[in-house]
Amino acid sequence: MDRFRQAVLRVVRSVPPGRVVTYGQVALLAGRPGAARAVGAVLRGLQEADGDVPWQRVVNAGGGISTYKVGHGELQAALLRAEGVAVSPTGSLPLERHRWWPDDALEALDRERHPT
DNA sequence: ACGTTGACGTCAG
DNA sequence: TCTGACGCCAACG
Repeated sequence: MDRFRQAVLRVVRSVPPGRVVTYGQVALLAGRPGAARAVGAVLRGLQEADGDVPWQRVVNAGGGISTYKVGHGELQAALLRAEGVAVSPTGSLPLERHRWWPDDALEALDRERHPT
């Protein structure tokens, strides 16, 4: 019973086109704060059957593509550009400009962690 | 069943 | 700013 895996896929599937979230965010939304790395493990194990999971919308906390390590960097960049996200040749993108949150409550939570 | 890896994030130097 | 250490935990062998 891989609850976490299901939760991760549910969260990622809920991210709208043209918007992005970070691994840490997905972990948080999946109910396991701090398990960002585990999110990567889940996404890494995606199969054909999971074709409806927009994994390209998941980026690292620095607003960069982390999939170059697995050879999917160019693909992810291309998929994101196709959704209107400006990805630089080096694989970085304007995170705060595209970051997505499911609702305002969590947005407030994030503000707590990133005081201006 | 168990040890290792790593699509990450954060903090101390 | 940059680097290294550490915690996290699903996948994989």
